[in-house]
Amino acid sequence: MTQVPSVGPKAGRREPYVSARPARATGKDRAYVRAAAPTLEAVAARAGVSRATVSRVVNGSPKVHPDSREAVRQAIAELGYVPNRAARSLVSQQSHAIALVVPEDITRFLGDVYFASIVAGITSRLEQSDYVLSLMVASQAPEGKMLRYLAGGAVDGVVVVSHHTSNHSLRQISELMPMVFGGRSAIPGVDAYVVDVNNVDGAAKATQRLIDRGCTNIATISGPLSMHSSLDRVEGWRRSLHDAGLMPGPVVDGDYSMLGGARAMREVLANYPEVDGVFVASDLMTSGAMPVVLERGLRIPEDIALVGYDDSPAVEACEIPLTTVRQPSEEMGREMADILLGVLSGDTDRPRTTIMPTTLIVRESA
Amino acid sequence: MTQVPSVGPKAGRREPYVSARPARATGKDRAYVRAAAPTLEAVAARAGVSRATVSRVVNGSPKVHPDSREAVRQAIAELGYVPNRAARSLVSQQSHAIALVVPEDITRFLGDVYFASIVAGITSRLEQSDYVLSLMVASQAPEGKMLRYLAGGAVDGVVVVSHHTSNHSLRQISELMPMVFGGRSAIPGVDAYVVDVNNVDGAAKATQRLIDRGCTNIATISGPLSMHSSLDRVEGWRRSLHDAGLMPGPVVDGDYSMLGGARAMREVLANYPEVDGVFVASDLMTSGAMPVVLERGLRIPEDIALVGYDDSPAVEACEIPLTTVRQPSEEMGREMADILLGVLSGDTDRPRTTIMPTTLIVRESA
DNA sequence: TTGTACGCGTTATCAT
DNA sequence: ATGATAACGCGTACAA
Repeated sequence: MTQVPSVGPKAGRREPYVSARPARATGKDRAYVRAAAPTLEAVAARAGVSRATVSRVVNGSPKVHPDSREAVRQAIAELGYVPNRAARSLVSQQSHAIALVVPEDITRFLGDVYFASIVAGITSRLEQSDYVLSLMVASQAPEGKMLRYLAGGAVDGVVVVSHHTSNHSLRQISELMPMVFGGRSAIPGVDAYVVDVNNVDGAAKATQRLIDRGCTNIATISGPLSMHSSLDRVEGWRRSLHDAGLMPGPVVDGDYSMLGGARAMREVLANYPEVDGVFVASDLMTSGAMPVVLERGLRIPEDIALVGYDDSPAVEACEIPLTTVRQPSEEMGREMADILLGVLSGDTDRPRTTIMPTTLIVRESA
Repeated sequence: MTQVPSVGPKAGRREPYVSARPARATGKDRAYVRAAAPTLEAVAARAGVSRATVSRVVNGSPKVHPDSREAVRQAIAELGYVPNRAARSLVSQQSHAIALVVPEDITRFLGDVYFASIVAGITSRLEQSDYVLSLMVASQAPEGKMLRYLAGGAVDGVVVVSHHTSNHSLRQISELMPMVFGGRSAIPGVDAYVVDVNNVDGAAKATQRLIDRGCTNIATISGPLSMHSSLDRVEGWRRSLHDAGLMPGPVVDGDYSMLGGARAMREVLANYPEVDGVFVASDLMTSGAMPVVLERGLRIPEDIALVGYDDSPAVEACEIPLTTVRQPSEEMGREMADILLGVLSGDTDRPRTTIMPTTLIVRESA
């Protein structure tokens, strides 16, 4: 679509618009004002055609004479013309921007490679479109700034990766524009697309690996049981065990942290000495749990086999190469963006929910 | 400034604008179209005043009769009116948005808590303004989409935290609008504000700590010497040593990674057995180096004292609580945003470069 | 204090 | 194929 030449360094002199320094503050305490950019009008004048024609070549309309087109192309290049976004949005009623809603605790969110990958996926998909991404932190006052911003027509759609945003504001947003959730399940009453990963299945695969290598006393170190993902992983673990006719070992909450993982492992060892396999619901927890096992003089995987989850950089912190479950986080992000873009371009029959598959990565710990 | 009521759930019926479902795709394969939002015009009609008056109360002009103001407030609330951003930008020539330029390797970037904190700081400052943040990945084609976007008037200013963006495009951007760098030094030829942390001083403090506790054979494990920050930290280390009249030990590149840290520590131990103190230029490297020391049966800090850098979550991975240097990353982000906002509001005499101080966090490893 | 009218830069609908 | 011309929604001199 829209094909406009790039703003090359030798964009040439901007005839009537030039100003010594391209931008400066006025004498008064007026706000900073940037140099006037060349407009359609200017290009038209230079090319000796009308604004309409320029608009046509900018938007790739087929019905324009090659000669005119060439003249316009020239003028655009010489002037370094770039369409004004605001004007375009105003008339087209589209901002060509989408918002990424993240939890208020943005540091923790961004610092987590899982989420970072999702964001990367989103941006990577967006890169090959002419949409841009705008960051919205679900602050204390979500009813306020964020809603006003979204309602102001600043974006055409929303992707939310936050787990914490209030259902209330989400519902309002979903009534305003298309919305897609990532890494969380649907919320009743909120009209949104959902892209999630199959936590149950991932956990089941991990547990099955333990079963396959002969473990019979299998425990799990879970995340906080208040989180959906934790629950699903416990569920998957339980399912594989059940299908194999095995008795489930203990479930210990490891808080999705390294220290928590270590603590949980100690607890497992203390209360369930016969343990010979553990499904640890995150690599980070595993990196804390593994040393505990090793310190006891137990061998991995011979005495106790360990399977992690995430295939995150935390695996590097493990002395024994970790068998783990990879989540397609970047693909998720890409899919989220793709869905939104699709809907925005009029594709009405996208599936409401997309479940992405996990992959078992076999290394040495199990 | 602009004070507009929030879009409450009971924003009331949008009289002439209502549509059953707030948004839907048209029959044709036209793009998704959202419901028409109430305009200034509508509010004016309902309040029985002119558009101009509504505009005045929306923008908090003092010269409007209390009665009118009240009537307008009413109407705005009832209609759930929110100013259209595009229209506003078009006339005011300001987008009230700023761009965050990040390196192409966005996963690595966002996954790093240091950068995540900076971003958090930026958003936190922006939250108390009416500016929004737009994410720009410095992709392979920086000359292309990004430049066009920025030149299109989509943002009023730019903050760049990337280390890799080409000087070329940066220069062009800096000619277009105000720009502030974070965590990197100024680039000749590029007109930008700089907010950086004093790496030299931080490293000097860390090393001084080692000196103060009696170490005399002090090595350093550095980051890649191609990076400015690495060089600065080595410089700080060297400076403290020099000031204390001590001979510098070896400098070993640990690649800013955990494995690299371990490898580097082994090298130090092998080639410099008399070592009794090491300044490790990142916590992550330290978390790799510490086990190496411990495995040798050496005590920390009695036999070898260790000081890290960053005060990152990686410190948790250290068995001995790590003495380290804290960087004010979130404050940096806030400062960056603050500077940009200041400049945009006409504040011409901000210092071109701001150096933020580091803090030594003393724990047990030194 | 309030309203009228014009302009911001584009797109799109008409004629031509 | 091309060119007037009318929106798009808002801010703001200027007039009243």
